[in-house]
Amino acid sequence: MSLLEDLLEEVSSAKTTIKRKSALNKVKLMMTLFDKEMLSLGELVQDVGLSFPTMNNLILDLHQRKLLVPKEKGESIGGRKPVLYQLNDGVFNVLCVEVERFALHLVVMDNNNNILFGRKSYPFEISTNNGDIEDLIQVIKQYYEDFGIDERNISAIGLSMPGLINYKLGTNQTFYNKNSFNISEYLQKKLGKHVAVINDVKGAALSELAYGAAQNRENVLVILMDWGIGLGVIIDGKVYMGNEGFAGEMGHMAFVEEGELCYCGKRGCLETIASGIFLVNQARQDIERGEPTLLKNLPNLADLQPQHIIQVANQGDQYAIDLIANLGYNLGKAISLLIQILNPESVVLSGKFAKAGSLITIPIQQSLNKYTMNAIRQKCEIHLSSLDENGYAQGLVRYTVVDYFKSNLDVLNMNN
Amino acid sequence: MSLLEDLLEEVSSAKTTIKRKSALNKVKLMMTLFDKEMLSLGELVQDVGLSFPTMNNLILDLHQRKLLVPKEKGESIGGRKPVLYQLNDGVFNVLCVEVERFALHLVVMDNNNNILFGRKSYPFEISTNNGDIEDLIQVIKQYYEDFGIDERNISAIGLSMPGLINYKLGTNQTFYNKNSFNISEYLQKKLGKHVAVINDVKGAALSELAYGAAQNRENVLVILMDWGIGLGVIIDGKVYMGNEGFAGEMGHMAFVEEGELCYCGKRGCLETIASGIFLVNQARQDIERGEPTLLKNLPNLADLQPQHIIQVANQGDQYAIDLIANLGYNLGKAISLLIQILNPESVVLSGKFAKAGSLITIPIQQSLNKYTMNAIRQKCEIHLSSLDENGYAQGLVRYTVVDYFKSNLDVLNMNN
DNA sequence: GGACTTGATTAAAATTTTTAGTAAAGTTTT
DNA sequence: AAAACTTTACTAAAAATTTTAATCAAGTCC
Repeated sequence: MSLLEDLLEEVSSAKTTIKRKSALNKVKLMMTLFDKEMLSLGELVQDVGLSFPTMNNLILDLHQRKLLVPKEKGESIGGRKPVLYQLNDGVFNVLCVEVERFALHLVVMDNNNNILFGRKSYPFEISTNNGDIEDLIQVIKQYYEDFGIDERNISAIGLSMPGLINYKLGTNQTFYNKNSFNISEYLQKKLGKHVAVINDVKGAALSELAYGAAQNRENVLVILMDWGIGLGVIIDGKVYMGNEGFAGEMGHMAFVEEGELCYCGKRGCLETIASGIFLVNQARQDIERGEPTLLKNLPNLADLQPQHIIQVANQGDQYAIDLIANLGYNLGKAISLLIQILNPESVVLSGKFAKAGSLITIPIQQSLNKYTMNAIRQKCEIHLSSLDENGYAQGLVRYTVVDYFKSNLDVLNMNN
Repeated sequence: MSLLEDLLEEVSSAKTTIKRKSALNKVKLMMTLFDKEMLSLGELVQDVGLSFPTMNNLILDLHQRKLLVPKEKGESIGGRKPVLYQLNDGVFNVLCVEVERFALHLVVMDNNNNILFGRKSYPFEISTNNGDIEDLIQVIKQYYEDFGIDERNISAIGLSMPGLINYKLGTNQTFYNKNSFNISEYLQKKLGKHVAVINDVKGAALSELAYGAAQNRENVLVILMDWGIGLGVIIDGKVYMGNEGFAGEMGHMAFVEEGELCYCGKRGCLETIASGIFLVNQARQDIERGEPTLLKNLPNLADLQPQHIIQVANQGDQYAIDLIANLGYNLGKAISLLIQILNPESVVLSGKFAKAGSLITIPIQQSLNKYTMNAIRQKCEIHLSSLDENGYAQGLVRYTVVDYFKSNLDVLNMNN
């Protein structure tokens, strides 16, 4: 049993409500500390809502149990520097499982974003026709074996995947949708750990919010430009899920009247004219027609991927630059609609195409200038994401820990 | 000095922090009671976060001061019926000022939505070229005089108006925008009352949330279909303002490529092909071309208004029905984009065109079926607003009271 | 270096929350 | 219709926490 589980046990086994309240306050302290990463005694008093003496005692107790540690000293504001407390390393270890179109990436991180077991990718295909979830379990077991991981050291599992994920039901209505199959419940049973499932784009938005370009902002649009186009909506400093968890399905906005057929069944979705898929298809056709471009030198045209286009564009390839500019222009038009509706303070561009830098941002900006009202656009800043792959895993850790606390406190009935 | 002001005075004049805390808790109690309208002692204990004995004492005190009253008994759930408390009538009286395109409507209501002085409309024009705010003040003074109102009985003023209202700066960037003129501050100085300013559409959304079709819902889109097209976004049970207060400018979404010039300066805005303005213009042209329609019988074609079109459509006029259907279809296309992005649980259709009933809802539904993903639309209900003009004023009262408390507690520094 | 801040810690006083018990006012069962 | 059970209302003593105050420690700023 982990240190944290001890604490939760203390809540449920408390004999008087007073002991229970004290134990709950310790949990609350831990949650606050995880949320804000590092706080002084005074800040904890404010955030948790207890007095100095009481908070002092709680901290003393949790320090003795090695759940938290005094880490460093904060900035002085004219007097003695405050001691900043932090959760101890390894209090909560998350196995991050990131499902991509053609791969699975795994890594184990603790609550302080220390990497305990390195990132490793496995080939994996998530099929639209209700693929077998057992494949996923097999890869996880393989990963445990590859790194010699003792399962008891894992506190919970965070799973990020594409698709329409109903966060209330735990289902993925795009993949694994047989009989409204509850993914997290099933994996929880099979792997014996709490499993938090989140849509990949919302995970990315969370990462930007916690560690990236959306830090300390309230209302932000995070655009994920990859094979598809995704949107994470941040409102009031939180990732907005929508009623069922389907918010942000920007790629399937109706965009072209009587346009191309999309794989979703509708016609003229944004993704049919602005996405990695579209660009790759377009490039293949154009190359076959003899378009002069560095992309021709690729050994295998069937293997053409968005990053290749970005790469040659960054080398100055005019064709690729035009291709990306066109993507930016159309994407910008769609983003205009979003800005007009949501009046965000900032738009963060992330995903593989963010690597194209100004080659993509300038066409987007141009579109925004044309298609949004002056007053609404004026103060809206456009930022490029600066997160690496670990940054995204950190967002997943964040979601998993919060989800774990939440599901436990629901059971413990926090409101007393 | 009003009863409520006495209470706020008690907070700021408290000598020890402990007296201050107690006074603040009384304010908190009043706010909670206003917010939830009617609560039992037990519910208040839960919502405000105090113990039974303490809450009992606070209630006793406020009851003696006539700030609250035991109103009726609640439903029994197997035992003694709880006494429900409510704010007393007349504790807070709001002068509601609703600015429309060509009229000003005024009414005075108290915190319990009792009408103290009847609704009266005055001719008024709000010009885009920085009209004179003194006109507004004159109308208010006229209203006071018409009803013989003693200003001391008015606690605050709620002003709802169209335009891009920056709720942080108190400016209206569409009207009265000379030197970033702070409307609420100016009126406050001139009229000696706290003035809360809100955009008309957001006010309507608030009304739907508190008293209308959006009641007890979390994520709702309120579409106001009138001369223009407005959108109120409700997220997590709150009206979402956007970073500056400009969220919901749906009428100026770029909708038609290279379309008609809109008065906002852009081309092809939604309002250029789907709005009351467009319908009236279209009808005028068609009638002149000899289109057979009941609208011909109108005495003065220059006076044609949306309600006339709705009226004859409800009488069975085929031309008007087609006109409205076309509006619904295009509007539905725009709403599709919103649903796809925000995954709301419900869409509320309000404004004058809501009176067209199924003549407008069915075309909208048809559009939604065509342009949204199945999974996202499936559980999204479409409702017609059922609020009357007083319903909208009630929403304004709500906003004003909350704004009043908030601005006072900011001053009093609630967080202690 | 000295005056002035702010932070940490401790102890007594004030206040609130728990806890417990009783009465009142309902509902449901027998 | 009476008995048994629930929930609300209210009161009072015990337990715990928050205020308040005081002291020392550790910085900043002039």
